[in-house]
Amino acid sequence: MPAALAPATLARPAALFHALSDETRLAILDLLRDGERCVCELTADLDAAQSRLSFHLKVLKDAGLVNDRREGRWAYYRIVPRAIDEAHDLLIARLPRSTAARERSLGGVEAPPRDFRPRCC
Amino acid sequence: MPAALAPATLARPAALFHALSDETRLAILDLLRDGERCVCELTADLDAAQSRLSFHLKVLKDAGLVNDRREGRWAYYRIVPRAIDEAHDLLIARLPRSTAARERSLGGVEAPPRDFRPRCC
DNA sequence: CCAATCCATCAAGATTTTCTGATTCAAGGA
DNA sequence: TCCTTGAATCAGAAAATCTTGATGGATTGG
Repeated sequence: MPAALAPATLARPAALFHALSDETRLAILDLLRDGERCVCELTADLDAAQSRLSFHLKVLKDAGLVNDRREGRWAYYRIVPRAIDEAHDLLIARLPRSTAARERSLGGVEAPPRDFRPRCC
Repeated sequence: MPAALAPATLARPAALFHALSDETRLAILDLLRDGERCVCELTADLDAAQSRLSFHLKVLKDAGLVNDRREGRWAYYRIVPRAIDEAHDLLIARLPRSTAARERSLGGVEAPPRDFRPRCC
């Protein structure tokens, strides 16, 4: 078994962070922090083409970061806080494992020299 | 002044989340959780081309997520926990503002109907 | 029914990312 | 000095992403 984690384990975090990696999508989320908004409100507030917003809203929705609700002609989008929580957990899982490792990484002081030979070569 | 946040405010979070949005880079971070590694160790563990890893390490480094340290011919990389903390804070800032909004977004039950007319149109 | 509005989706093009295979440089070891 | 090794960087190709403008479906009001 390789030391690297199975790709399947990383697909979800990668997808979630990807959805958060675009300024337009972050701007959408910022608007949705105050509650749900329909697409036409978002296009007005962000001064963006409607098809552009639909595209980004789909990315956010596919990642589970937002929900939508139809009401007549309008589609209202809102944040799914559980998805933010999930991203939060995935972030914590990226922190160094041990306190020792954390201190070594944090210190402005150079890390104490290990064996000169790296393990691989 | 537009309702949307200034792009400058979103550039940093977008860049940080972008660095986290790739499976190879997440795999690198997972390996670094146990402490620093040189590039040759990473290429061995991930079975990836050296230039590919250098590319992704540069993305991580530019985002501030990792540090590097030269020792002889080797370059050792390690996680910068403060950057993870920063990403954490940026995530929290994406949660709905009010508890009311959060409950509305969370509930499996349909949100109570607002005024039928959206604000924009 | 007809016209207008909201929205998703599509196609095409532009832009950005990513990968691969050199190339180059620096540091040691013989 | 010569050779080997670890790693960054470059160029080009491939892949993914984003934007724009057009189209069409669904809903509503007249």
